[in-house]
Amino acid sequence: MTDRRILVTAALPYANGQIHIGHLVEYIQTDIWVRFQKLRGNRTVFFCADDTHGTAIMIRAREEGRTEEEVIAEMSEAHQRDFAAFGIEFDNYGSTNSPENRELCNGIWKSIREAGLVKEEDRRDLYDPEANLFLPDRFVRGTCPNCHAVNQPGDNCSKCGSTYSPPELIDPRSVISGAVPEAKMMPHALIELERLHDFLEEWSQSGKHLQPEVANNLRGQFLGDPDSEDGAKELRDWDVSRPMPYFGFEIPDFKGNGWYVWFDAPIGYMASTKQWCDRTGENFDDWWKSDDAEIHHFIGKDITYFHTLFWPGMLKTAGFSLPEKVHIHGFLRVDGEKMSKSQGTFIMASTYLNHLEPDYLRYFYASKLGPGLGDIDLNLEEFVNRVNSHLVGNIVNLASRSAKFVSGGTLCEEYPDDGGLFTAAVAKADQIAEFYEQCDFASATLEILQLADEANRFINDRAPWKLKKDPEKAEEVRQICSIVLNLFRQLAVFLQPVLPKLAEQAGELLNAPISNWDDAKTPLTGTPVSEFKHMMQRITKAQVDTMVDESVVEEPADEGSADNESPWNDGPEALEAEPMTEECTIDDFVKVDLRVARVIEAKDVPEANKLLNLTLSLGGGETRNVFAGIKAAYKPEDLVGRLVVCVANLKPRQMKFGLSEGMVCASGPGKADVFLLDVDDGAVPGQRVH
RNA sequence: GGGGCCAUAGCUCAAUCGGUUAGAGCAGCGAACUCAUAAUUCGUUGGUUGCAGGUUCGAGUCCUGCUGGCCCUACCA
Repeated sequence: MTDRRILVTAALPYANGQIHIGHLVEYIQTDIWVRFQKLRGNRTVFFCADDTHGTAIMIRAREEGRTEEEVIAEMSEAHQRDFAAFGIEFDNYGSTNSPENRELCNGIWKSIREAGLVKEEDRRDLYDPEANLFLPDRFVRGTCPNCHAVNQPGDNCSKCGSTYSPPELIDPRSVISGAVPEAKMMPHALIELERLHDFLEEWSQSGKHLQPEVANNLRGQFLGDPDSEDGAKELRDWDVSRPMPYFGFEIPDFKGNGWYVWFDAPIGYMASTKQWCDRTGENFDDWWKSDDAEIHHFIGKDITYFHTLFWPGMLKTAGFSLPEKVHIHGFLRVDGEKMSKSQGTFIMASTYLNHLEPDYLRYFYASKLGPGLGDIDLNLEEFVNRVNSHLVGNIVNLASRSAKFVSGGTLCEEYPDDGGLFTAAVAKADQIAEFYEQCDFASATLEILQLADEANRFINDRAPWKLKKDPEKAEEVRQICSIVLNLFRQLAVFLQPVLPKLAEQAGELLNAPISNWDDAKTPLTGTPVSEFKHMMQRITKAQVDTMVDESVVEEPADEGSADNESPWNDGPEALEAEPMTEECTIDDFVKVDLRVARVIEAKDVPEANKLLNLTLSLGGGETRNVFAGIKAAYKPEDLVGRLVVCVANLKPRQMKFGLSEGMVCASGPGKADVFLLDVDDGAVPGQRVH
């Protein structure tokens, strides 16, 4: 053990949704860093919790007819199951809705009050009289006062881009109940952050706690240069209360109001620590009020302000330790674009697990993550290539091509001359460790891969498979394999933070568990070599494709309400929602074989939210099995017998519920607003549409 | 509207303080090898560093403007 003591947190996932592969960037990154610190012998603890408070949870609980507690308990279990499956090991996983958190919130709030940072003032809130709750702006929709686009969110118009406040909307409606929200002036408690200006400037600009891009952003945004023309900019008051009813802790000296979720969420880091302390007998203050313990937060760039302004301000005021470092990462993109439900790239952790090993993703993210906060791209083709060539072809292959020559025997009693390979890798250990320390996992894995290349070159040059034919050279074969297996083990140590399972397997193969970074510094000698078992399978593109197909969710359409306009004065909404595509030729058009078809069978797909399973007849016994997303709009029994238009030559697509061999033509935004194409009397199945 | 970050090979990314001929991996192409999970090794193709200027002996790197992307924020910035 060294004397470093490190407390690490990852951001608290919100209890309103499942973990997806975007979340996993952060948890995998953090877990790798934590495992690295543990492997180095640093005393490291890793805490997380579910973020449970707020209006969204309230609404969800009501919709489902359950209590908030039931909703968050179920979600917490699901989150922890996903994390565990990806090898993410927390020392404690708590909840912001815990007694520990309430007590800590009370204490910190008291300090902030006593420091004179709290002021109370009336602010405008929107009240939904039917649902009996206050609405955040995004829960109100109405007609844009500027361009009159219907069904726009409460804060800005997606059509014309203008901004406004919800009361300015024409015909504002609560998205919960449809009621007209009432604007009420309600008391709020605000923290006067500007009073902490000097402290925050010093802390954020010190160069020690934040990545330079983040510090620059804060400076430009808030802190400014007092000597410049603009002068220092003022930090705005932070509204930390919400009028009840609100799912959250009631503020003890401000009855009828709860803390805004972002007040109690980071305190959840502490509450989780507290639970761990109570369980293990550790002393809470040794971690949160000690100069000897480092606190590291890992977060996404979207929640920067909460962790770099509000949170340090709260900690400072309440007399707790400040973060040693806030590590901020970018978002995940898939194939260069935002994750998309309709493209199938919004992949849930649980869906991923149905098809692929967690370690593939751990490795891939590691190989892409640098110290900066740019977005990282999960290019699916690259994912397959990288895992197969780096991990299976290069690293695991080292064991695969050497172990069987010595299985059942032992490694050499003395480490043979390897031309300096092992020592050269030892010499790189510190550099690799530094990359890990700086969260530059991409550089770390690159270095490790180069070592694997050298080891592969070595075995190629020495060709033990040739020597094996000569019984007199058995000892030389054993020497070569002892070297290669030791080089492999070295790589397994270096990769242990990323691939803990591989390190375990390497330990089993050579009958010497890997438990410390320094295990890479001394060659193993004389230990028995177990029989070689495959450690990792290659990925096929088909596995990835199936995962994507299973992730496809049809986009929920905007619930655009019909206008009360004259029958011929058709609105522009439909065309705007789906702009015209580029011009095509007649040759392009004839590629699509549209046919009249009769629905001869229509079945509900019980497990699917939106799909009906149709059997279409093209006449003469020719049929197509089709899954159509029209469940909300049509009943199966109403469809049987009717004629539709279908794409008859569409490449069949494997869906979760079966093979879909075509498409039924329909218009409309989705859900109940789907309108099947009809044909006039006289048409018969099998006729082509020209 | 204000602010921040970014733009380098087909793709994903490097390039120290401004310093030689801008490097890797993957993909592609050619060969060797056959122990290994179609793995490995060697060779090789591929670049007007987004655009236009400027500073400098020298610019991917610094400055100005433009274009494009991402993020934050907004009658306050």
